[in-house]
Amino acid sequence: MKESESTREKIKEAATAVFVERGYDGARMQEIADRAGANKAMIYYYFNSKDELFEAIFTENFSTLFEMFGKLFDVPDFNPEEFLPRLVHLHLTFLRNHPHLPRMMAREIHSNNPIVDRVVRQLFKESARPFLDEVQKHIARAGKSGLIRKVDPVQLIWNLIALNLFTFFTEPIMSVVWPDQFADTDKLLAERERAIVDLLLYGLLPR
Amino acid sequence: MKESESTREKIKEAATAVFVERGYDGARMQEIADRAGANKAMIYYYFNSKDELFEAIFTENFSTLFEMFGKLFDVPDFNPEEFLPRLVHLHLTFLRNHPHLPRMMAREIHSNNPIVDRVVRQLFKESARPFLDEVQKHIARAGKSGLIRKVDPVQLIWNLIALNLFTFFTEPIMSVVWPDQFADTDKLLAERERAIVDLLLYGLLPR
DNA sequence: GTCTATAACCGGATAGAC
DNA sequence: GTCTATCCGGTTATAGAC
Repeated sequence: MKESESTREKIKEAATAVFVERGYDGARMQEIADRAGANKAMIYYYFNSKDELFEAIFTENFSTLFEMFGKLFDVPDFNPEEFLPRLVHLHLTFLRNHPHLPRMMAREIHSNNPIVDRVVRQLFKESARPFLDEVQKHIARAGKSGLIRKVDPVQLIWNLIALNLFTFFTEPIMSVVWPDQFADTDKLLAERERAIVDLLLYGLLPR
Repeated sequence: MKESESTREKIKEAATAVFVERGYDGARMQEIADRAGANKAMIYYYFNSKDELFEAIFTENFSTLFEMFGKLFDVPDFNPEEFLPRLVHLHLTFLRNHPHLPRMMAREIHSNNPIVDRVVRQLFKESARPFLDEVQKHIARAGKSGLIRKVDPVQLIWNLIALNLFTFFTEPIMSVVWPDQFADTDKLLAERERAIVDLLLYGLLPR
């Protein structure tokens, strides 16, 4: 019983790594088994097919992503000079600590894989829709009260996510273009954070 | 001779579509042949393997992307109030007219496919490095002369590309989150363009 | 729960006729 | 240049012993 749980976990860990590295189509059940220190039959014993294994992995990982968004935007106080730097910092830190998430997302998002489509829709409906509406209201109110300039809330949220996520999404290309920037990840993210917060605050606070 | 060129072209077109839809690993030579109205043997007659076919397609498509970047940033006049709106408009329009490029990029960029790595490195060295250095100097000069605030040129370029590219990169997720926004692409891109230019100009012009 | 062996199929690649 | 038939290795999945 103890041993079995451990095998199941090892398979999940190995599968996550392999799906991230090779994508759904490139992933090989044999490689997952090898990395888990098990054999293929065990994978089919715990999960029933490659599809079901992928769905389990994908759902689990994207749950964390959507939960994070909940925490990120869930702030009672909307004072922009405190909220925006905090949000950018939390988002970048989270992405840095879960580097496989943006990678997996980038790979599978355009794959037309029905599993991906279904999971994204469901997770979104369950855990993102309500608070996203809240955030939009917050931003709209902040605009009316003069805390920030009046901007389209949806566009602002897009800009926020775009600026934060982009570094991780395009790391392989950017690390070719500016290799020295990627030599020191700490420094890179610190500079990225500063630049993003700078642009946002300067671009949003009323003059 | 005439017919042969046409077959080659048809294969290339079909291959582009299939590689975009399914990714390198998911693409099937049979499907490419079918869509080209040819048979598998013809693909191997013109291209010698799946790898070489992919390299041809990938190189061709990414050449256009890198050429576009050259045009985008190649402006003698750096007056930000004219340059920035123009750049955002050209970039978004280009991406809109070549929707397969960001999709292919998102899919293959994290694949560790040596072909991708090689092509990106080469194209970058050939056509991007020189003018990117130029742009950085332009931005630095604009900062010193007071045309814009003093910002890190590399970070500004990242922000520019991030804001523009993100809409296309994450369309499948965003269209789930805000389906009404994606009902009318023209309107969506017009609003996106306005929001990006607004943030950039307000965030960059000196007070 | 774990493992070996193997079925059943698929996909890239080629031979060879026309 | 074009097409059919086929090879062959690899991949998902299962049967069945322990």
